[in-house]
Amino acid sequence: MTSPLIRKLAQRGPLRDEERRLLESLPQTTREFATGEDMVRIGERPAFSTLLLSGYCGRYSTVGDGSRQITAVHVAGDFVDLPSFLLHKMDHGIVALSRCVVMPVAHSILHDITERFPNLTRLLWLSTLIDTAIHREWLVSMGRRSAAAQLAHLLCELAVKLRIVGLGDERGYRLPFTQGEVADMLGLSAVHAHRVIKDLRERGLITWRAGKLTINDWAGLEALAEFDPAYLHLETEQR
Amino acid sequence: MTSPLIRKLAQRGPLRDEERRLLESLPQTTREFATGEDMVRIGERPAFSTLLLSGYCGRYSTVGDGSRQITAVHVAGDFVDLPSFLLHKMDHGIVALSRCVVMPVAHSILHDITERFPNLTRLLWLSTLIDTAIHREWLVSMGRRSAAAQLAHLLCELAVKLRIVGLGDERGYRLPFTQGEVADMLGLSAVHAHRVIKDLRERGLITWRAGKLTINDWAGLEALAEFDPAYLHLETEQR
DNA sequence: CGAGGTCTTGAAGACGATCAACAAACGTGG
DNA sequence: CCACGTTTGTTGATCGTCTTCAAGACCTCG
Repeated sequence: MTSPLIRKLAQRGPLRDEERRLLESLPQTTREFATGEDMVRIGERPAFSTLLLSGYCGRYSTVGDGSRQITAVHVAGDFVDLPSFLLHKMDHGIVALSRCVVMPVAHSILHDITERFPNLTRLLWLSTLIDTAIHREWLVSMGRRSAAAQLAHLLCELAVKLRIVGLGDERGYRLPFTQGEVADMLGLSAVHAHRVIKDLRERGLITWRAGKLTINDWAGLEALAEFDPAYLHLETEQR
Repeated sequence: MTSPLIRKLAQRGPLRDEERRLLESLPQTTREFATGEDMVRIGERPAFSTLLLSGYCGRYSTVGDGSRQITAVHVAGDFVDLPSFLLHKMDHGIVALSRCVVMPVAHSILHDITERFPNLTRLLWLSTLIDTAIHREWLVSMGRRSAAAQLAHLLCELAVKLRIVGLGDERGYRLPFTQGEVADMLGLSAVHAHRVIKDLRERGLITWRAGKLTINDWAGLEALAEFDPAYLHLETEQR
């Protein structure tokens, strides 16, 4: 099968055959993580970045009073801790939000790519810039949108991200999170997260049971969120 | 003078002479922006990225009800819209928060750097990754810290960023923002931002008048913010 | 000196946190 | 397959934080 990574990169800009071959020749060793397990811990200096092959994981930080903020959610195809290649020391943790299968890619390989494949380097750089754009959008959501709009925005974002890798669309997708985890993504208490989810349900926008999200009214959800996917930079362009 | 950019990059990793010369040979044309002026507008496709030589500017997005969220503050030496080199189309705006002097760097030059100078490319990539880490920290502040701690954290962060370029330190620095702008950074109303600032004043942590911030109790400010500068990745390392 | 922006303060109300209790779902071992 | 314990979901009540509205003081800059 074509790896989700190649699929994602090629979506953003032309990949040369040589680069495609290189990506395909990466050591195919994989590792699994159980739900709730830490994939990378704060303070670590991993020697490899991990490509998420399946499952969901999240970046998070904890503050003094013990509460947790999830700052990003990653889906299959995401190069989860590509930043650690240059940042070296983890300033946050990464937790598996479902069972995850990952493929470690040695930093030495990434270094080699930057030395020899400028085009591929730009595409990898680009993918980290899109993650940054997502962070900005989360900041806007937290600072200036209502909690309901914030949740709606997150659900729209995941729909688009999952569509790229063929794991969902505007009608729904697998969403195996607890309400407490959603609360940590939105910066709310678990109780209030529940009330916000209930609100979206009662508005007839979504159904969410047994880890499966159904979007009953995509247009309504998008309108509530004021969702504009421009920040995900989906167009294929020369880079 | 050594440009603030060279100073900043060299702080993060060794710069080769060749790379240093290239940076010094950049066209030295500058442009000025008045306080409040838009430096880049949403939807634009700039042909160059702008290096901020002096002043403060901020990234921002506006939502439907007209309110604004500032998602980042940049200081002298920051390569403000380096991301536009790869993202092409601006998904947010950049506003001058004081008088700003900038130096435009053509995207073609950046492209050329990625083709010929892998080491410099990694350092530039790194600088965008640090911006991402700052975004994550802002998310933690918004989601899980009290408003007072959030403001304290921002002030600590600016102190460290300004120290790197020699424009301030733990004792204070120039802070020419209005309370409304601070509110837009913190995701608060202007009225509440005022009350939070007043709170820090009354705790004896800061003095802030006439665009000049004095930090009266750095340890106290740091403690309130639970500030740990690890996320700014200040160590010089091989990349 | 005047005008517009910014700062400051009070009062009322919305939003979200916390505490508490119970129900439902899930997982595990018997 | 059932029993039981644990985690997750659900709801109500109360409290604190932050927003909004409003008004007046203070600046600053033409």
